[in-house]
Amino acid sequence: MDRIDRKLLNLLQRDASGTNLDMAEAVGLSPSSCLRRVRRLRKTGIIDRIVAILNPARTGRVLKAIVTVELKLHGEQHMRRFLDLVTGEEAVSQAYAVTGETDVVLILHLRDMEEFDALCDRLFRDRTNVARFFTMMVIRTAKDETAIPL
Amino acid sequence: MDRIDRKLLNLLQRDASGTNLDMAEAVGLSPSSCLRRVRRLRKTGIIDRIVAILNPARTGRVLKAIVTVELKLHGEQHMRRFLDLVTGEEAVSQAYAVTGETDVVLILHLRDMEEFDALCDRLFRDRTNVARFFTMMVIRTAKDETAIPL
DNA sequence: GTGCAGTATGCAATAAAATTGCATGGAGAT
DNA sequence: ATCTCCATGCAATTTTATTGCATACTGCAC
Repeated sequence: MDRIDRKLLNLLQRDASGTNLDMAEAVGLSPSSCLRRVRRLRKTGIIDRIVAILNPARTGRVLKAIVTVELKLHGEQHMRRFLDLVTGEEAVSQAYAVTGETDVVLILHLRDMEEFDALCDRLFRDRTNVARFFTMMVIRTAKDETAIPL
Repeated sequence: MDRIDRKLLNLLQRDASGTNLDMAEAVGLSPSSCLRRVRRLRKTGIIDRIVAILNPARTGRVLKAIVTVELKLHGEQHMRRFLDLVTGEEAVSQAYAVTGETDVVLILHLRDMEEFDALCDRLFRDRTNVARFFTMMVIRTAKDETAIPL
């Protein structure tokens, strides 16, 4: 993990659509060396995957919401059951068990309020374990970064 | 935007490292047609970008935190100033202005608590506009998905 | 300093993939 | 039915990825 690896990772985190030739030139290596480094970074798991990031608004998911959830029962099995439940929902893009006043934080990508309503029914009102939940609708996304600084 | 485009987008959201030939076969098109579709999806902005997703733990950012922030002054210029401030911080991966009890929600990727401490100093205690903030440390990440369902 | 082992590098040949022009075929409009 | 527009597949061409191999480098023991 030297300077060149970091440079490669930074490039790939911003744009992984270029050719290996371009990248080799960008970091000052031959194409073969560059390729071998990238392969190593992938094999060792530092690079988890290479994916397309879609524009959420262009996919019809125009609403984002952040929801904090307080559970009634806090045992490990109850927590896991609830997390399994939310994880199965496609509108839930992130789900975290957290410290603090609440137990779980969700980030939702929604088509409309109707979808939110239906989701709340499934997650929070059914026979589940939810004491309270607070919804924060996202007004403005100031930053939404997939890259992790090195 | 037909069935094949959706199939392509789903594939690319999971793994954009394969060759165009593979994808063409996966969706049942010739390589040239497949390539033209993917280019169109990129050009029209449905595909925002193609990036490498790193394993956060492997990069040394082993802690995640979610922070809710209440501002003292809620005017547009104050909100914008605060959002500009947090956006400039590399540990802040997501920043949202939201409805509800709080004004801003941040998601942080941290190396250690020392970094968190320093960040709090810069964002919340300086001459800024913060009334209160609540920190939720992430205990477990149940879901962290870049793909948006179509 | 010297020698060694393990690793990274560049080069060049080869294999694979991307890209393009072009002719064909299909869907919808008139 | 005919026309237009756009997507498709094919095949030729260009570009890129991949591999073997010889060399250079790095860290380390002596």
